[in-house]
Amino acid sequence: MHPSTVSRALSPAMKHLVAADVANRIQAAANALGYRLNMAAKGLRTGRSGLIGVLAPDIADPGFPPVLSGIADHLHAQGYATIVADVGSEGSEQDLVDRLIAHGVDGLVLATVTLDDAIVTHCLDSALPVVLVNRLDRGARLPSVAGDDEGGMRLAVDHLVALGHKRIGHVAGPQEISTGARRRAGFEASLREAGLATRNALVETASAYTRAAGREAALRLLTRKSRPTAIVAANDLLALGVYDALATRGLACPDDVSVAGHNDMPFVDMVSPPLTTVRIAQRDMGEAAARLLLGRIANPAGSREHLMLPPRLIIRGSTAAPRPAS
Amino acid sequence: MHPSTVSRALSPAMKHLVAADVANRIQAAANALGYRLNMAAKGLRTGRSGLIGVLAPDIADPGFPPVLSGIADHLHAQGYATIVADVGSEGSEQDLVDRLIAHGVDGLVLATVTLDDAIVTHCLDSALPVVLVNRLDRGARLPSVAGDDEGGMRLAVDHLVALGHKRIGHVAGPQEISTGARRRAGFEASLREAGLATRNALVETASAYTRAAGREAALRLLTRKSRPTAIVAANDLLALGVYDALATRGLACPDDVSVAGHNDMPFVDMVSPPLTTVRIAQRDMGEAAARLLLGRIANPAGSREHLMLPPRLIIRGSTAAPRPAS
DNA sequence: CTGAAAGCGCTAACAG
DNA sequence: CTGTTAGCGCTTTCAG
Repeated sequence: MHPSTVSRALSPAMKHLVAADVANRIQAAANALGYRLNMAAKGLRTGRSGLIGVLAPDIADPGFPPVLSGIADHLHAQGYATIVADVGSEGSEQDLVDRLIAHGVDGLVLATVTLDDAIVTHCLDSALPVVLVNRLDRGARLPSVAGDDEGGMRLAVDHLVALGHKRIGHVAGPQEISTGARRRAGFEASLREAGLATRNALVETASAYTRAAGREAALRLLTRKSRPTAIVAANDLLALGVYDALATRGLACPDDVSVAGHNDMPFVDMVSPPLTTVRIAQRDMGEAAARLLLGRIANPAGSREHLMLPPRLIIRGSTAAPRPAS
Repeated sequence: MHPSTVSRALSPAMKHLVAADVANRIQAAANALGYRLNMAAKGLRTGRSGLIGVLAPDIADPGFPPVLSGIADHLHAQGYATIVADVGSEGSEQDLVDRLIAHGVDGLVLATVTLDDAIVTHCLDSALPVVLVNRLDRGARLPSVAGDDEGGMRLAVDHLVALGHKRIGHVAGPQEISTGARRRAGFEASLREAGLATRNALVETASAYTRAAGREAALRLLTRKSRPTAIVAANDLLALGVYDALATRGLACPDDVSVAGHNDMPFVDMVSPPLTTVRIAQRDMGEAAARLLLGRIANPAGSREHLMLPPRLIIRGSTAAPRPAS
């Protein structure tokens, strides 16, 4: 049998160029022999590898897997395979991207960028379709899917205000990351609107999105002369660190201090007390990012979209009215 | 410049065949132009893609990310990229493997196999280097890295026996998965050795490793005429389901019933009460699997190794001595 | 030590 | 509708 005919018969797009019975016989033979297209050879010829690269901040961070799952499932359904690269281990982000490009990826999902990340320019230069997920770059130069960070903080702050809290503190995330900066901005705007803004804002910044860093920042917050009656953390990991800080200070949650988190990551409903938090639909976020990327691949000149997913407040046991005596 | 010379200069293995100054000039030029090898073309020629496939049961399952992280980091350090495929979504496992093979993967890590999985034969037939991680196949036909499931259960049961428990129940995992079957076997052997085996064993099997299935199984266990004073679950997710079941029955942990889990997945130290569990070093497991796979790739005829990682008991607040009255 | 030539498996452009 | 031809970017004999 002749190679081109086989190629045509096996390609859905070119199948119409081949006699139906011949096509069927080829299909049958292919199945019988367990024949599989060599994607590398195909890619070499067509310039499309069927591979998508995903850069993750840390696969083991409990917030990321749902996003990855959303990305991978959607891409997989469209016939793509995903290469995941974890930035955690040493080696520059640039290098990772270059390695991915060397493997011929048709597009990239970046879940790692900082606000002024050099990688953005690098990607723009490479002319590769790229979308950002969860985190944004300052200039909005790349298409993105993220949660409404400011709106989410408003939800949390308004909830605490409604409970009667007047001294509300914030454990902010790293300010070089959009989620950290935007959630802090949202926190401050909400306080201002509630008429609760003060000269020395009750804000402490954590150096990383980790439980340990959250504990440190919360400890600083708790030594302020006017101690907050409620703390809203920039994410759930930080909020768990706040729990740790309260424990070491002998303070009870929510009796002494209410705590709210952000993300509704898995199992925060099982901690004690169950964490009040702002849910963002992480799986949907991943799926939307995949969809956006596929759109860019199909039409690289298309408009640069920025999707924002609506947050939702999940009230649990870690927030309550402040003590009357307080 | 001449392609072959460039190829030689850029390949560490062939560099010695080229004049040092020429090699350096080529390196410099390559860096300046931002030249990157096309892995697809290289793979086509050499038969090695630099890609490794990883089959995951469910990326979003909190137990898996640490394993994946261990695998990916180690492989990455050796110059490989990892394609992860999630079996969760529809589409047969065979199909996934075939797709991975179509992409030319140099090896496969399977974290999904059941005891009598057809995929094992399929992989054996394909002559592709494959290693199993966490779960084993019945015939031990593929090399593997897993925890010592029986030893882990012994640790948990002995701990409860030492506390004075006499009626110890088990929420078993799915019996078609090695972890489910072997942990159950370990549980029963340990009870027998402690002289606590009874006619109708206090064992209920969960249909899946989920919190909901754990709850159902625990509920069945709690309606037995002689209710257990302690329950050891086949994994932490199941143990959280046991917590749910106790809550719906109005029973307190550990006052009424002690609970032990397995795996020490992230944040089980934060639930209430903090879960006593058996820790398995999941990151190490992933790393060992990667190392084993690399060994198979280098020497496919090498001996079929089966690594077993030692478990460690982590005692927290969910286990205590039984009530004297009980 | 370096150049020339062939080919990995596939597809696309061009005949027939 | 099908066969022929060429070539994607690389490596690897084989000659010089």
